[in-house]
Amino acid sequence: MNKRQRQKQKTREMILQTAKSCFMKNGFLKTTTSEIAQKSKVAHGTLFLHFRNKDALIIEILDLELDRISKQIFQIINESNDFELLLSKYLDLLQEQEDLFATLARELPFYSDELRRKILFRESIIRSHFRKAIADGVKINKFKEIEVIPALTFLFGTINYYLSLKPIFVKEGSVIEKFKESIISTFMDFVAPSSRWES
Amino acid sequence: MNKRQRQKQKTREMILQTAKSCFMKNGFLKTTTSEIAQKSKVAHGTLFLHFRNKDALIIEILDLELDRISKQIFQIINESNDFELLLSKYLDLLQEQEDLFATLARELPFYSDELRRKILFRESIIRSHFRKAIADGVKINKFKEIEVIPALTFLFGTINYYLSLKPIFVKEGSVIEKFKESIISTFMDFVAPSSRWES
DNA sequence: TAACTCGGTGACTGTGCAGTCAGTGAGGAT
DNA sequence: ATCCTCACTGACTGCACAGTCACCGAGTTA
Repeated sequence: MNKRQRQKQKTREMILQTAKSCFMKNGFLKTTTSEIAQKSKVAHGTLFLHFRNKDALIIEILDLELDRISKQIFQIINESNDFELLLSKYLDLLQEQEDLFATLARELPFYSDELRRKILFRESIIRSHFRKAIADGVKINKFKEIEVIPALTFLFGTINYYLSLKPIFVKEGSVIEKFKESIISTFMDFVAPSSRWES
Repeated sequence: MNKRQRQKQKTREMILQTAKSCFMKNGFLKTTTSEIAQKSKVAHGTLFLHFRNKDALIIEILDLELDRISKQIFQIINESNDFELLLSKYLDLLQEQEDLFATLARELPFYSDELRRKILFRESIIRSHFRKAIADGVKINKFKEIEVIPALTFLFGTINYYLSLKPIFVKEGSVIEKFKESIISTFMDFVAPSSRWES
C-alpha cells in the first residue's frame, strides 16, 4: 500500500470517526455534512468522494456500531441465560452507549426504510434471546404464565420511552442508570409467579 | 361584526382547519406553511398575518385539540373510577385521534420547550388520575402491592411505543385497535394480586 | 525529469423552507 | 362621491442544507 492509498484510508477513517462522534452528540438528523467535514479538517466535497451520500455514511457507521454491540450482547447472552442477569447486563450495555441508543429511540421513526429495517432487525435478534430466557423462566415456574411477546413489548417499549425522552427524565447523566433498578424490579414484580406455591 | 371582520375570522378558521388536517396526516415537522396556505386557498403571507409564526399556529391548534380531548377524558374519569374500564375508554379515545397521538409520540422529542411542556403537562394530569385509580385498586386488594409510578411508566411507555412505531406494527388501520386487548390484559396480568387470597 | 494519476478542494448549484413587505382593492367612514 | 383602512397578496429575501465539478498539486510511473 503506497502513500496515496494510506492517506486515502486515513482520511476515510477520520471522517468516520468524526461523523460518529457528531451523530452521537446531536443525532443523525441534526448533524450536517458541512459540520462533519469541518471537524474532520477536510473539504466538504471530500465527504462525497468517500461516501455516496449522507445516508450511506450513516448506514456504514451504524452497521459498524451495531455489529460491535451485537457481539457484546451475544457474549452476555452466552454468559448468562438467567433473565434478570441478562436484563441487568443489557441495560449496562445501553448505558455505555446511551447517547447512541437515545438518538436511535428518538429518530427511528424518521429514518429511511433501509436504515430502519436494519436497526429493527438487530433488535429483533436481541429480543428473541430475551424471549427464550423468559420462556425458560416460565417453564421452571420462576415466572408466572404470561404471554411472552406482549410482556417483552412492555419491557422494550418502556426502555425505549425512557431513552427517547431522556432529557425530560434527567437533566444530565444517564437515564438508564437512574431507572435501571426500577425497570428491573418492576418487571420482575410483574412476572413474579403468584405466591400460592410459596406457602 | 361587519363584513370585514367576518371575512377575517372565516379566513382564520379556514387556516386552522386546514392546518389541523395537514398536521394530523403528516405531522408538524413535515407540514410546511406553503402547503397549509395552498390548501387553505390563501396567500402564503396571510398565514403570518394571523399567526406570529409556524410554532404559534401549532401551539394554538394543539391547545384547542388537547382541551377538547382533556374534557372527554375527565368525563371518562368521572364516569368510571374502575381502572380497567378507565384504561379501555382511554385507549378508545386515543384510537379516535390516533393520527394525532402517533404524531405527538413520534415528534415530541423534537418540539420546542414550550410546546413540549404543554403536552407533557396535559399528560401528567391524565396520568395522575390513573395513579389514583391504581392506588385505589391496591387499597382494596384488587391489585397487588406495586410501585404505582414505575408501573404507570410501563403502561404509558408501552402505549407511546406502539403509537410512535405505528407503521411498523400495522400496515394500515389502527395500532391501538389491534393491540388494545393485549395491552389491557397484559397490564392487568402484571398487576393481578397473588392468588393466595383466592384459595 | 517529464507526463500522468487521482485524492482532495471549496466555490458553486439547486432545492426547500420560514418569514417579509410594498402594493392592491374591496369595504367602511365622512 | 371621496378618501381611508386594512385584510390580503405573492414575489421576494435570507438561510440551511446536500450534493457537484472544474481545478490543483503531491505522489506515482515511465
